[in-house]
Amino acid sequence: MLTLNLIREKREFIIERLKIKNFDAEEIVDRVLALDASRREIQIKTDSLQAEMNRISKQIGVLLKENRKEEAEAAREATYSLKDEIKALQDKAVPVEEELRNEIIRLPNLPHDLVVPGHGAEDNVIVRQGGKTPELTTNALPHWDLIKKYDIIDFELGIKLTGAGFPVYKGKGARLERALISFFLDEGVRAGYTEMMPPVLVNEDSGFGTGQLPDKEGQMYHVGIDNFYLIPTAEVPVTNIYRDMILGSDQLPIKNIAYTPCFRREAGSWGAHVRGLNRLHQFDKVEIVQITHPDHSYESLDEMVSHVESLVKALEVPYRIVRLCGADISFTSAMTYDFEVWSAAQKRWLEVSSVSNFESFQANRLKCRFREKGDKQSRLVHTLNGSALALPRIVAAILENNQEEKGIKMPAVLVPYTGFDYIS
RNA sequence: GGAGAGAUGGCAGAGUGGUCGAAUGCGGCGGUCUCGAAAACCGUUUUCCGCCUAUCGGCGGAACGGGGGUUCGAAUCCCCCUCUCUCCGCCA
Repeated sequence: MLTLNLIREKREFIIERLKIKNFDAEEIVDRVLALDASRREIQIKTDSLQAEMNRISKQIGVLLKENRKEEAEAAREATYSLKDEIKALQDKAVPVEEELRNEIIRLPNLPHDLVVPGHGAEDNVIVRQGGKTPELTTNALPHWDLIKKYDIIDFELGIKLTGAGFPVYKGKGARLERALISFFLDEGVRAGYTEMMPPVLVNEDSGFGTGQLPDKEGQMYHVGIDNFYLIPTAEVPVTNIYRDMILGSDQLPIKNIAYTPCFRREAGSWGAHVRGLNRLHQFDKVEIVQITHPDHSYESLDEMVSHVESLVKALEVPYRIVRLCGADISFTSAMTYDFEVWSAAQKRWLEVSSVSNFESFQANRLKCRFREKGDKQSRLVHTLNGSALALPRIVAAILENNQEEKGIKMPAVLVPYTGFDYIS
């Protein structure tokens, strides 16, 4: 969430900036400012009454100690009306504070300077493209046929066990999945990330910290009996590690990497393009997370983009990197790069990674700050994360792009992990 | 799941109704001493909000796991919740 200070000081700027996200902020911003003013007005009154109350209470203590009972009794009577006044003010403050908070969290993060306005995916900016598009024969199959042909991923079996969108990986399919996870983790550790294995269920506070709650509640699976949520991404637990913390500037940047299964209800998003591995309720993903000094977060973003690029290059899939326009960028993000890989049989670009800088937006919700050595004041950190990578679509691309007469050829870097060079 | 004990500052640990935001120790930071370091000594060291101030800062309010209550006054008493530990049971 945006900080109250920024809203107070930069009303016009915020309204202008959020237009890039096609968000009309004027009404909310003005309501925030009005609520903030009345909150302060109430506090000024309450604080002075409270100060008076504290003064009298202390005095009563002293009088009783000196055995001046009557004076103490007189003082006590004087507090009664004060007490009522304070109570009335406090009752007045509660809904104001609640509403203020509810309004602030409705404001999206401000997009970075480089983010262009737009209406949809067609306005995203392609910043780089790489890899060679394979020449497939005319009888090339989409991955949903290939997985049946080689019996490596079983959707029907998943339906039996759970439901649609929960596939069972079998044999070389399971091995390929495990190989990719290991490869991604190893590459991340080599790039200086610390491997983490977080819980895949989180509490409400964690859901709020990274911005999934309260709005995207319907997108997460909820375990009602314990009030836990299944994580939609490792971003949630791995970023929330730093909730309610004041870090030393010498600890920054923090770089963590985690593999977790991810769970998404994907309510209302099923359609023509979601066959096979294109969209699942449970999938595997390796996520990188950085907690950085605010002055260096864009260097970290670039570094993360390069890291993800090195992965798609190593896997020898055609890819492109797009910088999302205002319409496509998420509520919480200031700048996002999407990685898309070319899936040759579907003849489509598939998103396999999304790398974002949230600046201080999540940090403010998380209350994650840092202090420069010698400074009295703490400042909010910047948080970033990115997929490195999400598995299903990269698997789809590998299967489709690498299909040959004798089977599916594994990218060379994976062979030490899979133990085979063809799925046949 | 049952029974009991507990949750206090970065950590350890006192405090059971009144000048307690909190003793003491450790750690951290600054200084004295030293060529430098250690030791010793001195000082300093929670966070959030508001008001005043160009700034340094000053003043006020709140916070002792979370929420509610009793009281002129709550770390301290009462209720609910969460978590931790010990014992028993169960168990990958």
